[in-house]
Amino acid sequence: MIALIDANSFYVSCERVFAPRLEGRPVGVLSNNDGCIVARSEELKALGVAMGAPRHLLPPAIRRQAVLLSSNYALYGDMSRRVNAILAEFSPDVEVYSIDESFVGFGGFDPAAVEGHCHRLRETVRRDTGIPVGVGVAPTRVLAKVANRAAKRMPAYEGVCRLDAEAPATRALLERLPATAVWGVARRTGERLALMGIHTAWQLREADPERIRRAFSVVLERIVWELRGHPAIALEDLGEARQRLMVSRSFSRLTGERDELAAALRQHGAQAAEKLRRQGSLARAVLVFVRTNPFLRDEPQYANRRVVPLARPSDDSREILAAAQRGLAAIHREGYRYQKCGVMLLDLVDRERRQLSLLEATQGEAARQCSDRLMAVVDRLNREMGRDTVRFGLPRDNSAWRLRCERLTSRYTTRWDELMRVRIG
DNA sequence: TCTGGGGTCCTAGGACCC
DNA sequence: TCTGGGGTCCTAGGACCC
Repeated sequence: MIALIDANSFYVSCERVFAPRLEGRPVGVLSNNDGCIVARSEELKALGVAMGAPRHLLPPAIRRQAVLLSSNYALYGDMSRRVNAILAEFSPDVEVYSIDESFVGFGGFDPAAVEGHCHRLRETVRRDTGIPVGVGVAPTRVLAKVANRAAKRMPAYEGVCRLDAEAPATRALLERLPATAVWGVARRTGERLALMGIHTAWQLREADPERIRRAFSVVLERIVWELRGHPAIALEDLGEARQRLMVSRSFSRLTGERDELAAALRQHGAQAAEKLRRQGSLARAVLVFVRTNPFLRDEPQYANRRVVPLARPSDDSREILAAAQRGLAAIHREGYRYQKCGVMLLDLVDRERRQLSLLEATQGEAARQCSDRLMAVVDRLNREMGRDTVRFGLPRDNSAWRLRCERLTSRYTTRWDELMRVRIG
């Protein structure tokens, strides 16, 4: 059996742990630059506010009633680690799927005891972190997702729902569930399924897997098997290295200045390189992209990207930033007001398994060791003394890449100096 | 004035090779 | 007038997830 543990309105729940007066009120958390709603309390959902709704398009009445907060990723990331540390006490097999969701394997556990175990897990998370979670237990991940949804929506389950593949209760649930509520089936696929007469999760489960694969893909075929209780989606290794890595941001205001794009790309590139070193990989290529704001129909539009190969697989910020600047030079055009840019590191390879070219083996080794030591020092200083203690190139005041975050709460769990600060009123 | 930032996997189609 | 067949690799783009 596998359990999916999913926090309820995770970002909002984190905020409420440290501001209990937000309980019972409509609360939303905004994306970077305070742009869109990315987390909603039940009260905010009840007001009809959609996920991803742009803040500036919300009706004034809702903006008056609701508490809308800037996103505080330092806080959410730390709370997420705390939740996962508790999960690890309940099973050796924890796979972190996202900041607010983890799969927990109960292979080898007494099946009859799993539900009780999950209730204790849920209560412990709530008691020790303050975060409410729902638990869905089933033989496959797709069914665990279904179970989790039921656990959250149907009070009778008290937060823990177990679904066995062949149980009548499972069938009843799947017959009432729209196909598009199944994990991995979204609008496009749902529209095509409807043309085949498949509207519910149960109908999808009963469809011929062969036919589904031909009409769609192996991805959807696996979902059919999973709905039937046959595992078809594997548990990935915990902490497996990413295959690509991106850092990008919208500007807090549009900018046409090449220097501002260059400064933003230095910032993003340096952060991407740091992530790369943290996961122990090397990149073989750097992709740079820029674009204008596609929502502004009256503005001239431009979007472009460029892949710049690196001379050798590298995790050296200087080489990555140099490549990013070459990419920018190739795609920057005058006469546009840019809204966003970013750096993606591609073709990542494991640092320990790097292949040395003959040239590197003879000439480059000393330089490489020097680079490794320098980067290690940069990372340590930034880790211990705070981000941006060491950075590449001069910062600018009032840079467009600086985020707007006007309703930011304190980093309660990671900064002593912010613990007692009260900022939201 | 203001519309996020990451990721994954799969498929189709072109380039290239023999 | 005539112009194979099959394989691999790579990239772009679609669709989906949180």
